[in-house]
Amino acid sequence: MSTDSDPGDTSGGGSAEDSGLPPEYDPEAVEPKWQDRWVEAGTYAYDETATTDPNTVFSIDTPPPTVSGDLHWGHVYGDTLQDFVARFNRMRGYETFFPFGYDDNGIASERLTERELGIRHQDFERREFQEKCREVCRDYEADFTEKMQALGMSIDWSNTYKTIEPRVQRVSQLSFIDLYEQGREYRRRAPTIWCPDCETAISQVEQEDARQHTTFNDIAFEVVEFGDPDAAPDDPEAPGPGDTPTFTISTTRPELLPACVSVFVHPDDEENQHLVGGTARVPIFGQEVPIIEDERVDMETGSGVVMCCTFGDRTDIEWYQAHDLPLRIAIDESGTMTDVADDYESMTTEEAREAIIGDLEAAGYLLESRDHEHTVQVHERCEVEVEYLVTEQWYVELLDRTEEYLDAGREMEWYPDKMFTRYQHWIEGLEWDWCISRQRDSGIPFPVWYCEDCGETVLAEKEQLPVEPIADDPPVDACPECGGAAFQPEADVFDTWATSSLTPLINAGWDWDGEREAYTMERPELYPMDLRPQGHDIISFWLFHTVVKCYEHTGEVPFENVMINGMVLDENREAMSKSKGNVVTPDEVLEKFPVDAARYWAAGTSIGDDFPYKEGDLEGGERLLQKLWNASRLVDQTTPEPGTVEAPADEDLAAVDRWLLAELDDLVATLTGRFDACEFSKARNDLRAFFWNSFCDDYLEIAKQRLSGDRDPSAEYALVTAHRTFLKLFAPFLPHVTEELWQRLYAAGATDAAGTSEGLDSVHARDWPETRGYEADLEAGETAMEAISALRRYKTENGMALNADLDRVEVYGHVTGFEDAIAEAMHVRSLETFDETPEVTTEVTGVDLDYSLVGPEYGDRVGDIDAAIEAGEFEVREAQRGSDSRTESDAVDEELHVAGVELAPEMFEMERERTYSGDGEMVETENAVVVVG
RNA sequence: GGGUUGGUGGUCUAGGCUGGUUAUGACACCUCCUUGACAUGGAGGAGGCCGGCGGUUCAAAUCCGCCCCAACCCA
Repeated sequence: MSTDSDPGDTSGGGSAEDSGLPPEYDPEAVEPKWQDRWVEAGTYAYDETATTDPNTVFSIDTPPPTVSGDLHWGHVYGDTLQDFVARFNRMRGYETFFPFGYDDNGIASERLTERELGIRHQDFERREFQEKCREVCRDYEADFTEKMQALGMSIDWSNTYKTIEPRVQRVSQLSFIDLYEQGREYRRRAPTIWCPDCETAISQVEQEDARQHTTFNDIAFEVVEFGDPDAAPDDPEAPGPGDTPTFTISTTRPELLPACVSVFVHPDDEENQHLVGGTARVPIFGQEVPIIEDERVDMETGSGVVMCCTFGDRTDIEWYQAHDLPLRIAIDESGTMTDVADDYESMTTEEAREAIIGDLEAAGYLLESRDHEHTVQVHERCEVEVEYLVTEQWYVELLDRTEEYLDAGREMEWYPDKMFTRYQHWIEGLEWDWCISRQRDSGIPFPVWYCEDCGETVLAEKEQLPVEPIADDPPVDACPECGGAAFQPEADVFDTWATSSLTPLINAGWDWDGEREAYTMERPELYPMDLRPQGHDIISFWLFHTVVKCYEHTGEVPFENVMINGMVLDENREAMSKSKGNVVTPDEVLEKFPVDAARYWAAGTSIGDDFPYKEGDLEGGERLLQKLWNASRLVDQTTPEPGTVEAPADEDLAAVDRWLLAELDDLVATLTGRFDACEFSKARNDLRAFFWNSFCDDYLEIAKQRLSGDRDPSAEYALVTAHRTFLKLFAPFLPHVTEELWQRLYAAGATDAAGTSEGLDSVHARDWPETRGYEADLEAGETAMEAISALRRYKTENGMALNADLDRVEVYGHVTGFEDAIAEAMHVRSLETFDETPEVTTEVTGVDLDYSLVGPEYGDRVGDIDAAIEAGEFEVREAQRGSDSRTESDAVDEELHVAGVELAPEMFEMERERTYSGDGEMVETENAVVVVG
């Protein structure tokens, strides 16, 4: 780590003999140049030899983006926020670990490959298809890398990983074995959420709602037997084809009739109570099913009588389990009708639906068909409606430990705080254990074989991992249970999140040490990770699953801090989506704006809030870059070589310089706190305001006058010191322009760059500024700045040029030490200052009450007091001491008699209008009176 | 249907936990000004009954209740 204290200690600027900075900042040339240099020089590389102390390391675990298409602006925004944190902590002296991963082992990447190549995975050998996935992903990953680098992310490109690579496969299979050995996993045949298009089980989180048009069909079911024959209507309706009494079932899915196993009536449904306990016959298919009561029936929909099929929806599953119903599977894994569907076998569900409706109508069972719009569950990857199938799947047990996982969430610091509730509600609403098996081709295989004789599960040896059971042999010759010699490999692969929930362990190098028979970490100082940054959309599954897995493997909560970013909306505040066509791509943005301007925009919002993409904000960023550049030019032009600038003795430091450095101390302290709390927006605005308004508008205007003639060591020192500090403070937000300026003005030459990375003395590898402990009369400084701006206003209002001379100015107020500064900056020939207020006549125009004191004291009489003041019915009496001069400072000795009460001096202030009776014109400011003339 | 978060000038936003009468800043807008870093600049100005209704209080953007709107999560 380089040291960096006063400007005097560097050995000369990089622009030694140059004729100064060009007038225009050229981001198009500058930004790519530094992006390349940073990567070449390894400026952001994690140095694992530097420390093994977790307290001096700052580790970030970013969720690797899913390789499912192009990066969009939302990713980039979240990544930019992470980069602020990384850069800040790196400068602060922490050895910072900021890796990058590509999540390419899942169904999303498979679908991408199928789309991209126009193929179907079913048409290929598994290895062959996997190879195609790798190829397609490689291109996209190269593009991800390029984009991330083009955005100036301070990622350590020597620490990247892909979730499909062998090292990660080993970690993932190890995780499976560890959880299995801990008894946290089980394999069970149970109803599963199934995508018939992708032909795989999916988890609760992978489905989403979709509105769908369909028809609602009223179908007549014949009653075979009433539950309570006495209660049956005397003249039962028989709208069906025969004379048999019927009731009506409304359904959107008549193709499920062959899978119908029962009919349900709500216990409160008096109209249909006589059916309960009886049986009914399913039209066309003829099976007799029981009529049962259950309060899960929605009485509002259709006739109130509902059929239960195995399975049409979640409720069907609950009924199947609660009432121990038989299983009739009419739809198979690919969405094709099974032999249970008789004549409709081999049809798709769509075809069967049409055919069955036609046949119902022909047979007289279809009473009515009407248009209907409803919400269905679809698979988020392909938008195909999900089915519920009974299949054999692997699960991670969650439901028995929800309390512990909640506590784990409470142990982490959440930025913002409120995001914890999302985590909490997700856990509280969990209903299923986590299904981790997927019936896909590209993914990490289960390291499992089953004995063909007894079904015993045989796991791979940990040393053996990663394995591919389809190709590799099991670790035993004979089944340990029954001695059987034949084994069936598990053909399923892991759910993507079974692996991507391991990123903290992947990054820390978690592994199994066969000799010591223990789990180890190659880089234990990284774990638990200091920060997990991510979007709020993935709290419920990605973050949660990561906490679960890491907690179960290590007994520790994997993250100390979680920083949640919001979503980027379009300029009308709508979520960006491909279907709306309002997606902004990183390329579009970077074509128009410098990266630093985009980063400035990204810094401009509260963490966790969604916010719109507005080009105006990026333009503001662009202006700031040029302002920073211009100010730097002035500093460069007015000061000698930075290496020759020496710190003056303390007593030689001019008041205005001391003031600047003291204010800068405050700014450094404030900004450090802002960054610590992830308050980027406030940090950005504080920094910009001080730089622009105080430094440029006030201080620079003063300094350039002082430096226009003779040298002024105090001003030179303050200027260079402040400028260097600004470059560092801006560095996390604006890495390119600050690096360019740093290199041109301050960086040590490549040859003598002791302690810097690969010869690049980057501003980003320098120390974050510390407060220097300057003490100054801040009040006098503030008053002086007010006086200056009052004079500026005076000149503007009187049509004078700002550099026009003023003959004589009097300042009444405390500006001690700043007299010359004011005079030089405003071109005043003769300036006099007075601590007193000037000779003026004053007129009381009102009373300003301090309600926080008056309120509690006088309660409901405040209204009367206000009214009396408004009406002018009040009197100010001098309390003890009299005085001839009516000046403001005497107000403390007055008391206000109003509405029958006497207000103490601290409770009010008189509003007075002053009229200056002397020569010249008076300009008032908050703390001073300035007289020109 | 349930829950969560939010609603502040034309736009974005600070303030809200800890109530105090003058609600912050930026962008856009209007007027004026080429000062030797910068017109991507400088000086000044206009613009808000803080989503609505009620309540608590001497006092509400702030606390409480109900309602409306939006986004998200769960049914």
